[in-house]
Amino acid sequence: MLRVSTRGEYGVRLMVDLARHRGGPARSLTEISQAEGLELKVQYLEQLVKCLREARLVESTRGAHGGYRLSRAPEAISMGEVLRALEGPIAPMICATEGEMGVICDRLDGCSTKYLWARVRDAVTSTLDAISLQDLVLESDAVTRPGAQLVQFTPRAGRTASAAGAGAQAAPASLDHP
Amino acid sequence: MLRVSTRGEYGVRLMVDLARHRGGPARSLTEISQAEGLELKVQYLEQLVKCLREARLVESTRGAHGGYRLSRAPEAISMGEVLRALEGPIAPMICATEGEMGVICDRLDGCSTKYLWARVRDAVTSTLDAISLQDLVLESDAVTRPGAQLVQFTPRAGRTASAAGAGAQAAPASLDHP
DNA sequence: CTGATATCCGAGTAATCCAGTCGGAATAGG
DNA sequence: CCTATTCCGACTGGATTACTCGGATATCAG
Repeated sequence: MLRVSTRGEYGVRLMVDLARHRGGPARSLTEISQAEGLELKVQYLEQLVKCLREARLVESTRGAHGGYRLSRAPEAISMGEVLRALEGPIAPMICATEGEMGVICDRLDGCSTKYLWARVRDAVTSTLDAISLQDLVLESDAVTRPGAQLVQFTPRAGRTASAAGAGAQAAPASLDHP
Repeated sequence: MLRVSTRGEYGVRLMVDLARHRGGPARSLTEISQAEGLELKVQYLEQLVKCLREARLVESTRGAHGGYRLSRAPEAISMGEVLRALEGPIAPMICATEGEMGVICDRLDGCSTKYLWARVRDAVTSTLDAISLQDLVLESDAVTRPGAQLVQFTPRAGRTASAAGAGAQAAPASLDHP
């Protein structure tokens, strides 16, 4: 349950690739797709990157030797922004859409469940807004570098706008499911 | 994004209804569906409640005057259990399925994104495991009772098994989406 | 025993959404 | 020019969701 679609998966990978090659020449979708093992899906990536561009997360140059770059430093891009751009507002339930609570759901009774979904949504958003693109790059460097140990994420306090508290300190990675 | 299906929605409502009528006679699906505004979907509820029964969250009695009851006190049922029963393990990404991390994903490179999904999953699970069915009932009572103020959820420490820290203290309900 | 009321169960289905394709236009460098 | 690339809308097959249908089984009231 609570799945993220391939848009989210591929889009995040694309952004990580761009962050890795920051500073160099613009990176084409062909290059990205090969580096990320998505050779067959270049045309699909076109769709995804369009959303990222419209959200001002990447910039493009057309024509030969064209491609994409990040429009900001990876430290200044939260994964919340990335995923919202790719998949729309975070809303486990239609009545718990970010910023529109209470507008949509017109149930007369106490609709107790609404608060459940709101809490799930807040848990997700505060987590995503506390992780930057840079965090993912550092993480993968640690994994790739042979013999290196996994580093703990370093969610820096007070990222974008609100969600100041930035709850959710790293829970243990292994949870059993009863 | 990250939607919960109608199985989750209806199933949770069903459980709340059962919790509200705990102590009385067994409650039939017809009664429940009318109380919850799901008149037209009784047959669909049959499917959902089957999962809840198999997960030992409800008990049934057949025949006339039959119906369902909670098999435990509402305080002892976490919403994590309920939703897992209804929708399967919590896994924003296939490679981040609860309890099976690393088994499925066979990417050679550092697959940095895996850790992102794992953190999202942990945020969701620790939130859901910290909210009991009873919490939802209390919440809706507060809403329904005219003039009453909303109460803060009281996530009691150390519910099921691990997830001890139970991060994510209630973030402010209104987050803007850039 | 009979009839009404339930749960129980597997199969079928209509609609929606996802994931990806296709064809082609516009742009830029060589 | 030619080639490489982004850009764009429309289309489509498959998977998933959200149900429906038909009937078997169990229980109680009269």
